[in-house]
Parts: sequence; structure tokens; C-alpha cells
Amino acid sequence: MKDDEAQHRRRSVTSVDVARAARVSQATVSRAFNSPHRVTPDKRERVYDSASELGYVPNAIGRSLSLQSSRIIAVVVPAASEYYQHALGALARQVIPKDYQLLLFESFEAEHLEFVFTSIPRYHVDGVIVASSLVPVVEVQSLVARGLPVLMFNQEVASGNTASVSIDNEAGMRRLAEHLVDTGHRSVCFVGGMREAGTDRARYRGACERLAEAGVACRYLLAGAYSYEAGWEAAERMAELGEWPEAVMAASDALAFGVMDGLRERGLAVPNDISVTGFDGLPQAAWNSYRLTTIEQPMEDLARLGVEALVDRIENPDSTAAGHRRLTGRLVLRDTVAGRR
Amino acid sequence: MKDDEAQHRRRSVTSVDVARAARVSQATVSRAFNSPHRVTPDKRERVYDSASELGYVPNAIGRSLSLQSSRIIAVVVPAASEYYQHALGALARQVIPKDYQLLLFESFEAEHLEFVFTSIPRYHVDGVIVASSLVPVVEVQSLVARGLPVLMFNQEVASGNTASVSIDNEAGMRRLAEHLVDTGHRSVCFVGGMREAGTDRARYRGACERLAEAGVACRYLLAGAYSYEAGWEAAERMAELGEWPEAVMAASDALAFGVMDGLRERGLAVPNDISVTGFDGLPQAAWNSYRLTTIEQPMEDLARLGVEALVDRIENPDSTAAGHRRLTGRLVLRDTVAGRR
DNA sequence: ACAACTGATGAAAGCGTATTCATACTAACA
DNA sequence: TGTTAGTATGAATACGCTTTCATCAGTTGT
Repeated sequence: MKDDEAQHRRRSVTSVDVARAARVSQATVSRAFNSPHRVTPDKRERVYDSASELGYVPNAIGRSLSLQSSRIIAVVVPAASEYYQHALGALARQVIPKDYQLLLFESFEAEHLEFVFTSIPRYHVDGVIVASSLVPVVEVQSLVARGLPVLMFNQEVASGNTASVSIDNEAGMRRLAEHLVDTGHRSVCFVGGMREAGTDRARYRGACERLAEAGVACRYLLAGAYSYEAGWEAAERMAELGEWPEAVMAASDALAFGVMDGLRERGLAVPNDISVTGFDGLPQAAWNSYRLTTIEQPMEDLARLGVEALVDRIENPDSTAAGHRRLTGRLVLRDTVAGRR
Repeated sequence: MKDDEAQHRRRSVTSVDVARAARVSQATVSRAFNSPHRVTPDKRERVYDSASELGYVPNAIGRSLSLQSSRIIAVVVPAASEYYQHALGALARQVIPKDYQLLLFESFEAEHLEFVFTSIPRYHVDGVIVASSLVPVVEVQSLVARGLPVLMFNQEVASGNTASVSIDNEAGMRRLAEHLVDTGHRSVCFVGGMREAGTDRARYRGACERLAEAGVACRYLLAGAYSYEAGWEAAERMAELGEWPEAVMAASDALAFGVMDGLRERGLAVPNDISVTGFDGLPQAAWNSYRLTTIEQPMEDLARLGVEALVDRIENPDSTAAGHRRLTGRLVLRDTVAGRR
């Protein structure tokens, strides 16, 4: 019986209700919450009392409509990526203290993405974070054309009117390649995820160039995805080729795990028979079954910088905050690379 | 020059603009989009033409305010949990076709949770999904008291006015325990995550009871978290105890991975020297370095059922959809349990 | 041919908030 | 004490949408 009030969905408490209870105008209630110094202490107290008694919380929808700003940021992430799930967490942590919320748009497949991008403008979000390796440039441009501040996460973007943040993929791979060269590797197989991904190209370029400088052969093997399974299959493909390289550079940690397990399954010891490197610095890279030598992305810094740039653009429309921010990854030496000869 | 329109944040196109361009009333524009059959074809066409020409998209904020319903569901997930990240993906997939969006509330620490729960009502979401093992019952009750439909994901809840969905944790662990009994194990160590988590208790109970029935000893070891690191430390703790059990039942896969690596680090072979079981069925459980025998949660089904129950309550306030929905997990036999004697 | 009905349409109200504008009041200054 | 500056407040409006209500045109039935 005591909860029969909760049974039927009752109209929620509005600032008008509070105003009536506190015997002030609705405007005063609004002021009491948004600019307390503009209200005399006694009325302010009355408002607060009535508010907490009635269980009043300001309605963000009404607020958004009035303010023409929702304090919500849309974030587009692929559903099944370990890396982007971590990024999402980091972004959430950065966004909260700035008093924004994240409206989640998970992208499953390419065709779903189109739907995602058409529905984003409906919500009148203050900004958009695109965290996804496969970016439909046209769609993003349509958001930008609407005057929406956009941040590309983990993506280097040339265009002047969208902000982006990523680590220096090319430099990261160079350092990894350099490490392989220094440890005497003479042949390398680069396992890429998807040709279309900008990060893939940059990482391959970094590996290629540094290896070429040292006269080390580097072949490109396309795994087709950034997943454990794709890595596993890449190892399979390498087995079919008959000749093992001295090292495998995977375009991502997830791929590297699959590659390692695939190699081991075929009786090769990592790193004694063959070295493996990853990229990203996922938590699993530190797990004892892998102990993967990799480039670790400074997620928190990346997220902080990105969110700062985006929020700057949101709150200061003609700021110069567009352009790319590039951080350097950290080379983490673990146990998957051994010296040759 | 061509993009200088996009430079200054222009007022967005509203239904009034479209109405003017199409020479109809604003009401007709609204009708053209929401109940097309109520508008004559010629005007409808004119509206659509003007709309696409102006790049009009209905403003969800205004719509929410008018409809008293935002078609947004808040979801509370812990930031760093592999399991809940998967759940989040599954929930997103289920929610989209029903035309809802997810507003993300990541919970980092206990004190942050309070802030989360107080800010949820602001957004006038249509419902809330709490996916988190540590549930502040008081906070949830405050939402329920507001008349907000709430779904507890991965949580068995007795209370009549909140829906919940989970697998049968007790039965799952029983089957795992039964498997260990059948394969001749005579001593088991159960590695729990957190005593306060409801799932932990249910899983321990399931293991305990079935093992007791077979006269098998079962000790409880508290890891303190559901993480790889906690599992690793649990293995360390077991080493200090001096005597190895014949099998370790971890309360989650994440724990099991840590336990396995910890055991191997100490020279024990899994499963030859010691068996290990997990719980949840994370993707990593299928990875070749672990091949973990575990109970797999039917994530998609769980998410579908949960979302159905929640949406039912949202759209049909006096539905009977409260109460607990329980699915059975699937026993996945892989390579971490070996026959004894 | 006229009444009764049906269907399309526009005007207007309402959703909850922030803010402008006008007004009443207090304090300060000469 | 009369004028002015300043402050606290309420009334009214705008934000973009859906929906009710009233109106008007067109159709059917007798």
C-alpha cells in the first residue's frame, strides 16, 4: 500500500511546483539554482527546502531547450573492439568533471553507421566524438557542415575544421622496428588489420621505412580485421607460405595475441623461434601468457587532450582548437622479442 | 569561402522554417513526419522537399519535452570490467531496433556512484539499466520511487517493482562443480571476487552445495576484485598456504585467467597438476593460451530479455513485467579440467 | 438540394526551463 | 527629504515540438 504512489507514473515535480510551495515565482526558483547570489538568502533557503521536500531535480530537457545546449556529447564507438571500449572508459572519465554526458552510439556494421550519423543531429548534442577506425568521411562532413564540433579519436585528420587526437602511429612503429633491427632481426612480416584504416597505413609505413633503412625485408600480410581470430588466421596463412620470418609485427595487440597463439599452436616458441610485437598496450599485453612487447597508448592523456579540444570548440565556437594533436606512445619492452644471432 | 556559413554556429533549422518554405503550417510539418497518412500527398511532398533542401532534422529535445518521453535509457556500467563492457554492447544492439538510445553513466568508484544516481533523474530518461555488480540499493530505490522503470542486469532482485535479468548463477556453478566431481576431484578452492556482490554469493553457494553433496572439501578464498590481477594474487596466496587443491573454481573468467597464469608461473600445469574453471564465457576464454572450461552467459538473450522487460514497463506502466528473469548458462567444456585418479 | 458526416488544415496551448523586461523596493547621497 | 542608483522579484516570453480544438472544404445520403 505504501508504494501505490509509485505504481502509476506520476507527473514529475517541476520548478513551478517548487515555486508554489516556496511561495515565490518560478523565475526565482530557477535563479536560486543557477545564480544563487541573485536571490536573497531567506527565499533561497525556502526554495531549497521546498525542492528537497518535493524531490525536485531540474529537468535537463527543458533546460536544454531553453539554453540551446544539451551538455551532451555523442560518441560513436565500434561495438566489438577491446581498444575502443577502453577509449570509451577514458573519455567518460574526462567528460564527467566538465559536466557533460555521453550519448552512446555503438556501430555494428558499415550500413548501421549511416543510420547512426543521421540520428546524431536529432539529439542536438553539443559535440561528437568519433572513435572508430573506419570513418565514413562523408557522414562526418555532414555533421561538421551543421556546425557541430567534432573530435576524431585515434585518427589523424588533415581537414581544418575538425579536431583530432591520436598517438604518432608512424613513429611508434618506427621505434618498434628499430628495436627489431637492433636485436638483429633480418626478416619481418607485418600483419595489418584493414587497409582502409588510417592507422593501419601509418603503422605499416613506420615499420616499412625503418626496416628498409636497415635493409630488412618486410612483407605485408592482411588479416582483414583487428581481432584475435584474424591474428590466428594470419599465423595460419604464414604457415602455408612455408617460410617463417624472424619477427612478426602485428598492427594491434589483439592481432598479436592471435598470432602468438597461432604460432605456438604450430610448435614455434615466442620469442626464441620467432619474435612478435603488438601495438596499443591493452591490459592483456601484460598478462603472463603473452608479456607482449608493444607500444602503449597513453589513453588518459589522449582522452584528456581530445576532450579539452572538443569542449574548447563547444564553448568557444571561433576557437582555433581544430587541427591534430599528436602524442607519442611508450615503448614497452616485455618478453616477445629475443636477440637474433 | 564556401564554408563560411559553417563557421559561425548558425541557428538550426526548425519545423517552422520548413513550414514557411513549404507554405504550410508548422503543425502540418509535424504531422507529415509523424503521421504521414493524415496529410494530403501533395503537401506531404512539399514538406519533404523543403525539409531535405533545408537539411531539417526533427529536434529530439523539443520532441521529448512535448511527448514527456525522451526515448533515452540511462545505463550504469563500471568502467573497467570486461564483462560489463560486453553487456553494454549487447544492450546497445538490443535497444537500437526499439528506437531508444543509451545515455552512458560509467561508474568509477563507489562515491562517484552517488553522483551518478542523482544526475540520472535530471535527464528524464524513460528507463534505467543498472549493470554493475555492486548495486547501491538505496540509490536504485530512489529511482524506483520516482516511478522510473529500472532493469537490474546480471542481478537477482527480489523486490516486486524492479525488473531484473541474470543467468542462474547457482545452477551454473552447480554444473561446473558436478563436472569436477564427475572427473574425480577431491578438493576445491573457490576464488571469490567480492563478498558484497550478489552473484558472488550465489555462485559460491552453488559450488559449495554440489561439492558438499559429493563430500568434496571446498574452501573460499577472497580475491577482492574481479580482475586478472586479483586472480594472480589469489594464486600467490594459495602458494603461501602450501597445499594445492585439485581444482580451482574462479568466480569469473577474468579471475580464472589470473589464477591460471599465477599457477603456471609457479610451475603447475593446467589441467594436469590442477584444474581451473571460470564463469561468464568471455571471448578470451576461447583463446588458445587458456581454453577455459566455463559457464557461458548468453549475452544477447540476456540483453534481449532484459530490454524487452524494461521497454514493456516503459510503454505499458501497469504491466506485470517486474520480477526476475532467469536464463541458464551454457557449460562449455574446454581444456582446463582433467580427470583425476 | 440540403443536412449530416468525414477529412485536411491552421491556430493555439502546453511540455519545463532560463532570461529579459518592467516594477517595486532598499539604500545612498546631497 | 527628495532624487538616484542599485537590487530583488514576478510576469511574460522563447526554445521546438506534438496535439487538441475549431474551422473549412468536400462527400455522401435521403
